[in-house]
Amino acid sequence: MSMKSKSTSELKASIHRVEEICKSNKLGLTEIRKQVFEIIVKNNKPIKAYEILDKIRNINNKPSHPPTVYRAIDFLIENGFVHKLNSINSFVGCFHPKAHKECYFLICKKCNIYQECCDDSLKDRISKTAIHNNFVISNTTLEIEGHCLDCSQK
Amino acid sequence: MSMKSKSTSELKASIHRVEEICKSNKLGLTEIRKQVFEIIVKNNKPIKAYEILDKIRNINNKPSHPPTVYRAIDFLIENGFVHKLNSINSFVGCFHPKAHKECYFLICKKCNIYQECCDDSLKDRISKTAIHNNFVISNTTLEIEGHCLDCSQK
DNA sequence: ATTGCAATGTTATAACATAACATATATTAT
DNA sequence: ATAATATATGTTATGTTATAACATTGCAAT
Repeated sequence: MSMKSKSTSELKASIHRVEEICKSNKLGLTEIRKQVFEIIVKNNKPIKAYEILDKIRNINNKPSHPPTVYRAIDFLIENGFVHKLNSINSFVGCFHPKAHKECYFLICKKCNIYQECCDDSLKDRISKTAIHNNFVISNTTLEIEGHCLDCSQK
Repeated sequence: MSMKSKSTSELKASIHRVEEICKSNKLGLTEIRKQVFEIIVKNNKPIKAYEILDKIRNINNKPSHPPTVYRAIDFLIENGFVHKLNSINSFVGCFHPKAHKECYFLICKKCNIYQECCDDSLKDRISKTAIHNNFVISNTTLEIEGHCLDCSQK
């Protein structure tokens, strides 16, 4: 599988799914939160908080400040709609929220496109490793950096 | 296995090992680099760059600046003597440098002690996941946060 | 001795993130 | 409908993490 950016319809579906989840769970998907989510998912690549801030400023044509963005991000992460990539201080949308709270990633260093890789065998293996060490997992960061098929062929 | 801090002899051995590796590989283990390495390994817990900086200032009793510490850290990471935990912006010593360049971690949120967990089956599983996605790995961040045996029993 | 190079010193600032408090908006209970 | 409450946002300031850029030092090779 090569790493492709999401189609317009996938994006729409993703946004719609988040709206539905918020509606049915009575989560306040406010204008800003929605804007931030759309900016993140439409970006295809991991995006940084201050890049989001710039876009928010352009959209709304008024001053905005870091806390506004970070709060929206917090909300989106808490509810599993967005993930943070710690290795590059960037944020990505989640395309199957609620399916899992943990998410593993492949991140291409060249084209910057990312992809989730949360297969169960990997999850199991990590879980076994934790058990073997008498360790109770609360959250896992797995970020695999390298080159995707397209970029490693160039 | 519970997460214990390293004994004095383990620390000495670790420092000695690094010295030997540098000697045989003609790597310049300068005074500062050595100081930073010792601070990191002796700390038992992940340590932050500015905490290292404070300690360096105390040791040498003269002004030091962030680049001094970050450069030393870069050297130590490049040569596999130290790892960065991206999820908590902290640094830890590696107790088997050169055995592998990648390192996976269990990090206890309560006592902050960390432990490497680089078993081969986990390595294999990650490798397979990458292959399955036609992805060439250059480096992997795996940080499992949670509670160690001791802390989860308290 | 001079050149070249690796490491360190120094100043400044970039990049990332949150504390604290004020204000506004939505929700709920009366 | 209104007051009380909770939730969200605005705003200022600052804390935290990390690097750019350039000067200086020390040492090795010619």
